[in-house]
Amino acid sequence: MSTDITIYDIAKNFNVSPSTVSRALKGHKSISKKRTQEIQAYAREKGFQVNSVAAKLRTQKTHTLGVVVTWINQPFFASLISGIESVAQEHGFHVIISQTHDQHDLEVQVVNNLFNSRVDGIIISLAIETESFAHLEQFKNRNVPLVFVDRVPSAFKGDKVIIDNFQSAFIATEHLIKQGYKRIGHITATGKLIFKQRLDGYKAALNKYGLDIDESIIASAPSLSEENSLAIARKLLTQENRPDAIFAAIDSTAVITIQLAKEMGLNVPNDLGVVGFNNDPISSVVDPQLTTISQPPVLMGKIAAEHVLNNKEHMSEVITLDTELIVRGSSVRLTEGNSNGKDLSSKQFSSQDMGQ
Amino acid sequence: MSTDITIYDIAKNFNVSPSTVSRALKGHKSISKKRTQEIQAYAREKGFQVNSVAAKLRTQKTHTLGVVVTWINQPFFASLISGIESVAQEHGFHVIISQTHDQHDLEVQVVNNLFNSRVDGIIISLAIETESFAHLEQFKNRNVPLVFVDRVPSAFKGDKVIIDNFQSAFIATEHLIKQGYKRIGHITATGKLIFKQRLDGYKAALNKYGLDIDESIIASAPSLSEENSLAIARKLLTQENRPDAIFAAIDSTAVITIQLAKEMGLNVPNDLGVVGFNNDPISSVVDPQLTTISQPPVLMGKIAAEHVLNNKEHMSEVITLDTELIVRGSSVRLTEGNSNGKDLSSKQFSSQDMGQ
DNA sequence: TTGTACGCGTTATCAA
DNA sequence: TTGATAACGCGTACAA
Repeated sequence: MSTDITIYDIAKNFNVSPSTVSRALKGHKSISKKRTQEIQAYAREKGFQVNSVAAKLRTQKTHTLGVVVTWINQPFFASLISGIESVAQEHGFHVIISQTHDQHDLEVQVVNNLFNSRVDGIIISLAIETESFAHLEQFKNRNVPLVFVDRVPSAFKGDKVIIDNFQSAFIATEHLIKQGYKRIGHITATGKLIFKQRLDGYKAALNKYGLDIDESIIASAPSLSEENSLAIARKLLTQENRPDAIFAAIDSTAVITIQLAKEMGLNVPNDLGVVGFNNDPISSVVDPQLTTISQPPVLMGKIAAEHVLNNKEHMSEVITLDTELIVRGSSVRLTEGNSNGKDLSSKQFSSQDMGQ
Repeated sequence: MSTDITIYDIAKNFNVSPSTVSRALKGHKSISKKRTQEIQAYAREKGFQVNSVAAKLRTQKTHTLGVVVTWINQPFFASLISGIESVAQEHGFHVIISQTHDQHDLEVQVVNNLFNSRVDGIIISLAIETESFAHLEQFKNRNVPLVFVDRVPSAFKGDKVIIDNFQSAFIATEHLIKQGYKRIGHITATGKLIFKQRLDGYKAALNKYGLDIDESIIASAPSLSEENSLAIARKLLTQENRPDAIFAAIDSTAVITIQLAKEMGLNVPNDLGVVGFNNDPISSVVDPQLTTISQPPVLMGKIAAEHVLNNKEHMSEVITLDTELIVRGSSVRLTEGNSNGKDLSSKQFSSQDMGQ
């Protein structure tokens, strides 16, 4: 059915060889001006389009980037991908995206498929921590640039674009402490390194300021789904000696916590301070607005993409991007003259400023 | 550098021909059990992976879908893509995504690139309404399935997966009318068909119930960015004879309207009713929660993908998915005994139920 | 059950 | 400045 025109057809028309056409079409300087113009005009007229599959096979370059994330429809990943795609497009690269749905076996499968498709680079946020990296090692062997983003492996060497989760969580918790909260709980997810790091940062802040670490107000679930978050928040807020503040490892959980607290008749931030993590759109919509850690997902994507595209061989690099604490109403107790947390203009403290 | 193993290497090892290896690797029944097992075992051991670029050139099938949207990091599109990717993955297809940033020339460029890459299907949400469809027609000519989603062309024949924007807007507006709002304004964007349809639905509802169409409370901007939305909302709410309700063409604008109204000391929903469109995550986070039209982006993506993959030749089909009016606090005036709009359990009315 | 031979469409090398 | 030829790696009709 396909009546696609090829360089052979064009060659025939001009009684020249296909190689001449190929060269003329890409403006090779060895072809005469006249021929080049003729051929290009004819090609345009006939609607010629190169078959890039053939070119890919011949040149062994696909000009394609593979991106692997858990879920595309999470604000953080959507923005990450958007950043990647923008940069890729500028460089004439395609972006293939794959979701792992947080399942390791799916990750292995999609990664292998990307490998077979000969992507020229791959950017990945891991599904789950694992010890098996065979599916990733093949890229190293073939010298295909591989960059980890966000959820990176601790036991695998390679380029990484990350934020300092420990330090960010430390700053978030410290903020609550300085606001006068005494009994600060934490809600997090189990089994993933970034959450472990946030937990550690939280604990370190408590330690530094001489507050007890009370495991009864630290709660976690395998995933912070809406249901799990709500269940955990309810457990924490209804227990006997409830926390007076919550640091949640992701914004959606923090928002659910705020909503539950309000429903229970608690005033946020007076009865309960809340801090989240991510600076998702919902964080500036909830009432009171949510204090949170902002990380720059679009920028992370752009940097990761730049890094893949300008790959320096044989060196691995860890790029740590700054985060910022964005202080909003959910964590600043109301005093006289400060009638309303909503209008608090956001103050920002970056992890950089903290001299880490 | 690439020391990839090919079917030739394997063939040499067993002193058989490459075709035997090719067949054995895909379990072709004409190859003896013994050979097949030997070869597969050896291939696995040596880490053989087919070069799908070569296979693509040979078979003229890329098993790749192209997806073109304006911005990946908009909740609607992120979810749409997520749905597409899930279905594609099940069918062993890759998904290449491209953003147009709402620019027609970029759309033409990325679409042409996808064409050159010989995608086996394409799903697109148009950048802007245009009369030039040359970049899309080439797919038709080559018999590549093409499905429009969300923002579809009025003047181009082809498969479309859409919602009924007119009817949905009608229902949204009618809801406000039935809640007793008398002076209902509308905020929308210019130049895109879906927004035109929503505007028309809004007007039709006013007409049906004998309310005046007052252009002074209908406002629009080329794009509903945060700044534009805020400026428009402010203009509407501060003018002399301000509306007592706003139907906004997208949720983010509705949310900004609610926030502005609260800031101005207006009570939502008592002084101002607000209805949005999309059911983005923010709509159930804002206080009071936002009444809105829910469209199913993940489902739209899945259906579009299924449709591309099971393409019936030479027929074009328009699939209209149901939407639902999700009634929340922002549009239901408080009465005694209904102390708080937030706890209103969502009532849903689908566009299907309305017998359209 | 296996092998031969060719083609997919392009680009690169070498020679003219 | 141009042409002939090979090669990228695989899949498949046809033959054996």
